[in-house]
Amino acid sequence: MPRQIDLSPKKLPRQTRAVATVEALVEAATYILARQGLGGFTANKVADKAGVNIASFYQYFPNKEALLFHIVRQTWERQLARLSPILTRPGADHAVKLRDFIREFFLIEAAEVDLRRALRVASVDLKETEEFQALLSAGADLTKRFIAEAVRDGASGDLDFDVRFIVLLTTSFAERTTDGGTASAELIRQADLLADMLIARFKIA
Amino acid sequence: MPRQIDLSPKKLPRQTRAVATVEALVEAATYILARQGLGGFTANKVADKAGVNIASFYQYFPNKEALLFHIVRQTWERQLARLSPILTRPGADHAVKLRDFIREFFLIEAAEVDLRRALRVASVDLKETEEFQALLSAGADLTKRFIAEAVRDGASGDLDFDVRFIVLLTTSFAERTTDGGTASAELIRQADLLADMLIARFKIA
Amino acid sequence: MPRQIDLSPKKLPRQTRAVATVEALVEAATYILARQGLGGFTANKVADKAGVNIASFYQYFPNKEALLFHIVRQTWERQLARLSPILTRPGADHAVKLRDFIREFFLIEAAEVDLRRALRVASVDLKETEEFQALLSAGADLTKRFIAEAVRDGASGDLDFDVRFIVLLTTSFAERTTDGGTASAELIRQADLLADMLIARFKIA
Amino acid sequence: MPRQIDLSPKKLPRQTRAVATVEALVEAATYILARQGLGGFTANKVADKAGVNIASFYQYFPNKEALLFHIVRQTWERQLARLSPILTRPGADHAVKLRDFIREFFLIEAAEVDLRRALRVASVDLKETEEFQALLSAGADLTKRFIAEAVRDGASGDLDFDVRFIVLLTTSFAERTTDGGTASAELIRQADLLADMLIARFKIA
DNA sequence: CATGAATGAGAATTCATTCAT
DNA sequence: CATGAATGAATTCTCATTCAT
Repeated sequence: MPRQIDLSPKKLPRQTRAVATVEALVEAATYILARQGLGGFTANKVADKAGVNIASFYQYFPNKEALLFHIVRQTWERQLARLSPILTRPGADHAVKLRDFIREFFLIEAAEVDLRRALRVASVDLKETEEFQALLSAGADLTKRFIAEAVRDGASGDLDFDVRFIVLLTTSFAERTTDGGTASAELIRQADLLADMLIARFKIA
Repeated sequence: MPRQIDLSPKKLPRQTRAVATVEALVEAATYILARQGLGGFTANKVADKAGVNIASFYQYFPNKEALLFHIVRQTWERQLARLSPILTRPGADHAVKLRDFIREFFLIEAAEVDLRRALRVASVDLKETEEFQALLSAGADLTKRFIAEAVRDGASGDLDFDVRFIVLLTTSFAERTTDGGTASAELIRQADLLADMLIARFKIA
Repeated sequence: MPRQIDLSPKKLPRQTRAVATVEALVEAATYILARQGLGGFTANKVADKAGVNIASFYQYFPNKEALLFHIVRQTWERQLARLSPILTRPGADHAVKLRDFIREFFLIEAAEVDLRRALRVASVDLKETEEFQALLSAGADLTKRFIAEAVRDGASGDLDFDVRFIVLLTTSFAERTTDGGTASAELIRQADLLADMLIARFKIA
Repeated sequence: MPRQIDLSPKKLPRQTRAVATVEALVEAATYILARQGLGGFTANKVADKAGVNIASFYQYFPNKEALLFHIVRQTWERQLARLSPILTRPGADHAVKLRDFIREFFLIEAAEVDLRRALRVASVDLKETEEFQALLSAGADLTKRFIAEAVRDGASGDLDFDVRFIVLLTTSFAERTTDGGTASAELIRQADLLADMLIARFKIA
């Protein structure tokens, strides 16, 4: 079993031509991950689809996990960029913000279901790497602080437990419900119901 | 990618020897899935570990997916066997039954985390097959009826929606929280909190 | 760099067909080593030349080093089989035996020059493995005892040093002189001259 | 297999910058050959280590064998430079000169064992080329004349044979004994013993 | 001159599966 | 029935070398 995998890119593309190559690789990889899942994600297929030579693949990524990680990072950063405004929006209207957050979260997950499903499977292996941990921590902290803030007043005594519970409940539900191709109307309804329950339970104002 | 895969066992073992062979295969497969995940699950490795010839493998299973499905079915049936008593227990103490159900569900998931994680990943591909759908429907129906019963009185008007929501929320949370190796005390606490929230929200008595 | 390589055969051929396969592989490997040296020795080329599928190669050898080692062992054992009679022949005619030994040694080396040259290069990498050490030690011990016996009386005081010196001198010269395709008459003449020098210097009777 | 390889440098470095490039390549190559042997000697790795672009490599050497040969030549020339003084030193004290020569030879070999081992392996392929033959002949002639001179009086009749024998014996032993990392004290002892034997046998005064 | 970029060919190894006995 | 044997097709990754700028 591969324990320590090098996930850092090998060589940065300097010329425009090279940037295009790397982009083609990333795009092809994203496409394949979404259509065929992690099982169909092989270096050769990606290079083929991208229309570049397999050796070029290995000029920019030391192995296929590195490309995978590149996409995970990219996806995660885009997601964070969309959620950050809500998470950091000033104001004490925690209930509103929580509702907004959950909705947005659901919509993001729903937007690229297939890709995200594949990435989730991939993360099982990535989870052990330092790089992955580091990647998550930034966003995770932000989210936890956001929830902690909202919950503070009505917390059941063990704030940490509550925060963990809420984050887990929200994210796991979001992943699973989008997974089934739930219609967007239903999705919003679920998001709101979940928000309501949390607001009620934790007396979020 | 394999669209239509034959998941039905090829030949039923008639002699005791044959039964033993199949059992050895299933056990080896389970072991490998739990330790090495779906990635390590190859027909040859399974046969090797089971101590039977690879050709024997293909005597009882038309392909490796069939064995995978066999294990999924087995796991699912065992799970149902443990949950059924609760799901079908007579009585109108819905709140108690729901709490019991969620606890039990969490504990089942927690008991074989590694195996179940692998099976979940495997299910991504299986999901599209008729066999898999059929397999789920029996237990799913039972569960849905159980929830429907519990919720009936305090439902928000759209019973179906509520049931879907509750089932999804419970199962997704169970999967995710056990995934991290959460301690069993915390697990129970989470189960109870979730039950409380549902009971409160849906006025379950 | 490959540190720990598994040199043990993977599966023993049971049926005649399989024995033939393994033999074909060994023969092809020997052929390639002799003609193209270690550089041309690739698993694919060997399998190709042997007329067997590359996968069959890996049924019997876990990697190409294992096949290499198989040939090294085979060669070494054949060599030992030819030298043993001289090394263990009873009698106190040390001078005669030494002369015979050196001659025979030269002739063996000369017989398969190309193969042996390749194997010598290969041994550079093998040298670090336990298996290789073990393989050598048997024959090396025998030889050292033989030399020690011959030298005993006229030794210069440091028997160990003398033995090491003689073994090294004899074997290194044998390797190098055969390497150039020296004619067999010249070879014998060299062997005898070397023997004479040793006999004179170490007063071997 | 490459029969006819072009070993001549492609372009002579004219500018200082270019000289530095070539030097960096040679140094990197030497380093790699010594640490990783011929197996690790790849054009890309050498260029990388040298900090120059791979294309620059091919500006000065038509192929990697040419660089290899460049190093062989360099090493050989340095070696000759160290031995020449002894080989050409005037005087009839052949015994002393022979002893000095063998000692020096052993020490040279011992000084760069790893590199020389790699070069020896490389030479197997180079051996067939004219360039290599030409390279050797100069020094070989010198050495042969030196030995011939020393042996002249006590020769056994066939001077050529004796010279070939002595050269072969000395060089092969030197290569092999240094190969094992023999301590320098032992090395000198071996050199002296060898010299003694030759002096005695060939009545060198 | 030197660098960035690209690639055809091939190497090692694995996998799912079939067939003859 | 079960086993030994075999294999086509992938898969990961490397290497020597060329070309455009």
